[in-house]
Amino acid sequence: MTTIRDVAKAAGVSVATVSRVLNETGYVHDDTKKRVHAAIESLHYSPNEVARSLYRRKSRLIGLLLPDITNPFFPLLARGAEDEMRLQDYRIIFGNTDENAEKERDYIQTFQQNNVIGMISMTNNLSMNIYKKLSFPVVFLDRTPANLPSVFADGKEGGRIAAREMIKRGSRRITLIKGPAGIQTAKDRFQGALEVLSSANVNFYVMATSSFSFQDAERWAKELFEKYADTDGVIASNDIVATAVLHEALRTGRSIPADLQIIGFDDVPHSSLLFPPLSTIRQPAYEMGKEAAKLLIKLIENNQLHEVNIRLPVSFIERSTTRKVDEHG
Amino acid sequence: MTTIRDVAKAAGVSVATVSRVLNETGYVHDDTKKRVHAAIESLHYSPNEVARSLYRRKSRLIGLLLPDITNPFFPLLARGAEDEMRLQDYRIIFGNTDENAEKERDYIQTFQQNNVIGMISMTNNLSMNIYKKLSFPVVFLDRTPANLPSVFADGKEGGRIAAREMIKRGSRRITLIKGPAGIQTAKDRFQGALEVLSSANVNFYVMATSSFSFQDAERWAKELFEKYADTDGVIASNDIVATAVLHEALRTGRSIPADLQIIGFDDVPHSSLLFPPLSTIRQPAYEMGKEAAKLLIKLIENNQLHEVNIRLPVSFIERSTTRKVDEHG
DNA sequence: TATATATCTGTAAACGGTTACACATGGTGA
DNA sequence: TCACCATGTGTAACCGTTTACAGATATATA
Repeated sequence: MTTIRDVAKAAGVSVATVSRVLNETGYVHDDTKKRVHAAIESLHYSPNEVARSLYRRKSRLIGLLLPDITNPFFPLLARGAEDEMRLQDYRIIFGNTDENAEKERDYIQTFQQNNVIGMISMTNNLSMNIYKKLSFPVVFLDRTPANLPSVFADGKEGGRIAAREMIKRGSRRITLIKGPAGIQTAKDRFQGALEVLSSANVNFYVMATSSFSFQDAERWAKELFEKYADTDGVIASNDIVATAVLHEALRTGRSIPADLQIIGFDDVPHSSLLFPPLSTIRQPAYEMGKEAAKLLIKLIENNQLHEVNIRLPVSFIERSTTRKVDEHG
Repeated sequence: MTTIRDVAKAAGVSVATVSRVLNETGYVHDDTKKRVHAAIESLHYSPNEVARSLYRRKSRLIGLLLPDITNPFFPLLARGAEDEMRLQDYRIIFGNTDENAEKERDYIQTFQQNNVIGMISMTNNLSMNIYKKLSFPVVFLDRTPANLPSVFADGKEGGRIAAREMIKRGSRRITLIKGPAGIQTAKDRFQGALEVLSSANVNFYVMATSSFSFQDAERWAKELFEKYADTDGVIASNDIVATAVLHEALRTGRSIPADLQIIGFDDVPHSSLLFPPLSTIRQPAYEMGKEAAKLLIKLIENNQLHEVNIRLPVSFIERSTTRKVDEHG
């Protein structure tokens, strides 16, 4: 391993001078600078971030917490965050929490021990007390804890749009799938849809589910058609559940969208490749990840903890699990 | 921030003693041990990993390189690796390379600068020369560079199985989709299938593609049916392409599996939720990730660079894009 | 010419841990 | 009683950086 001392020796200067050219601080003669750069080149030197981090008490690492990278929505967010962080030369330590408080605490401790300079959390803020005494800024992504910096999509409006589109396109016995109780964004979607459904002239059922996972989605879908066999429109809590519902509907011989309309939530990558392609409420996940990263960087650089909450708009992506509006309007 | 010195003071001992109880090295009197533990408790002390890493020249971080976390196959691998690493108290720094040599180099440099203790790479070994002079062990995952530790699935056998199942189930004008040219695992699948197809009494077409992404998959699918409209069986290069093919087949009015059989590769989470559910060659992705982590840990702990190549078996997952065998056998 | 200021560089002390080494004590066997 | 060893603890050097401080020289200002 080549250190700053090797460079100093090769360039015939002290380590302080090398450090100065590295960081572009203080005065260094142009000729000296050139010699140092030459030495760096020829030795392929690059500074040890660990030593830097120790002295500065800040690394260039940021922590990223997410429930489960295996759920296709989160990689989109993570990728957005990562791409933006990379542009600013920050790197990411990540952890899957499975919405498990112990794992969450473990990772947060790791982040502290590694001098991370900030953190993006997509977890369900299980241990809010921990978050409060952190020595680095945190941005919540796809989550909306009160009074803390966050980036999220307008779930409530998404729910409203889904319900309106469903009604506009002729469904009259709508099933509204309510996602996991503990997740605020799921609640928002539900509330928004409920609001519209309640005040409209339609019948509707509410079905509660407790997870968003692939494993369980099939089960919810089966349960749905057992309980509400006559439903003619499903507003799913997310695209995974919607995918399962579409699957089960087709399996039981329903014609989509003639017999049954389906609207998902998220616009996960595979949605457009389903058949029929899934109509859904799109969250701009990649952009959300980028925004979270930008916000975090601002907080880091200003060193002041503004309360900033960025709400990004959702949009209805009309594909083919919903009917054309002129067929009924 | 509370340091080892604070603990030492609180416990009335020297930092060396605190360090000794922390690491369970050397002699420490039981009473002293208790006092130190009490001090640690009451101060909520946890050691700074950065300082440790600097002295030891080894962190507890491992680097993880993958092409794109947004592709649903990779999160499975990553999750397996992460879960195993977590058990051993290692943490992960990760980077998306997009199969781009510059990003790859950047991340590898970051890993070095942060004293990572090892690395798992799922990239297409673009810059093999870099990998050679690394100061930490590397395990390749889902990639098979010659003579380097790696964990991968038996792609060739997977290709053979896919072709055999296709033929056994009655397809006679088979289209074999060849994945990106630069990717060894894609080549293996192709070779395996080609081998069986060549020696069987069937017609087949080969269609070359240059990526595995969602964005492009639709295009490949359209191209396929334009060029080989009469094909009655598609062996796709992976599940994403298979999903697109299924979509396009359904869209163009084909009946699956009666008119056309489809076999994918990977067994990505959404495969079973497609309709009809996708028959595919399963790679044990999560287990592969775990195995890679285990292998890396072994390499780290033995400190000797065995050449170990772990090949995991693939399996045919019979779902509904293929016909039942007794219908034809 | 004297003094202030800008430029350039090096020495050494941090940062928060780990560990080599030294030293002290007490017990054991000869 | 002496030599030896196991036990217990502290001092200080070290890991690879950054930076406060000091010292040297050159240039500008009065």
